[in-house]
Amino acid sequence: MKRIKRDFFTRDTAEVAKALLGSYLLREIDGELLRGKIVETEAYYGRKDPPSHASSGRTKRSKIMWRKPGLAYVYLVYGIHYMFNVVCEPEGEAGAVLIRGVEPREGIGRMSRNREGIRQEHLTDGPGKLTEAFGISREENRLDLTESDELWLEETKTGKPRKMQSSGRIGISEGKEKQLRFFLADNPCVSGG
DNA sequence: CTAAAGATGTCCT
DNA sequence: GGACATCTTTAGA
Repeated sequence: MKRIKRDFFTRDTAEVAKALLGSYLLREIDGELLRGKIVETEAYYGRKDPPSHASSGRTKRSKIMWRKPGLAYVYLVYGIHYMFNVVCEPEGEAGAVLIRGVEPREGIGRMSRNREGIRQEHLTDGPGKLTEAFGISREENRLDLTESDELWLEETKTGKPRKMQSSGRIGISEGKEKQLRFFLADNPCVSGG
């Protein structure tokens, strides 16, 4: 198990989205370690991808999508839920992978406390759920995941997971036909389960 | 300045 | 299957 370096994110966004399946999301809060296996992701591109925040060019919020690969992009939707993304593509190109589902592996007690009253099987099976469980909010926006000791990603030496499937992205109005959502088949921590 | 929509989740019927 | 919470960002007047 080792931290994922910047090179990993310096390539096509959908490739990163696929490669992240089976990798791990790590979080340290108050000396406690949280770990989750990534089981669902989505790719968002730049100018030519209508549902992407980068589709209308660099704005105050979206400009981070053109910055260094490996940075965290966290934003609020519906005034309630934080979405956690990783910036991809070489610097100057826009792209980000949304993490939509993880499987709790370590620090489950802490995740439960962060999501009071929620059953264990629904702790992290959705993009807004996992940010709450992992304590990710706007303070983590722009964090460098290749250097941070509070939030980072790790990969195993074993090969890619075999049971990957793809589909259209969820919760968007345009561009639904593009197959840019990736998930591990039959995993209970994929959203919508 | 104003307004509308949003990469969702939960609870209710 | 549907209502509704809640607030930031962005586009347009």
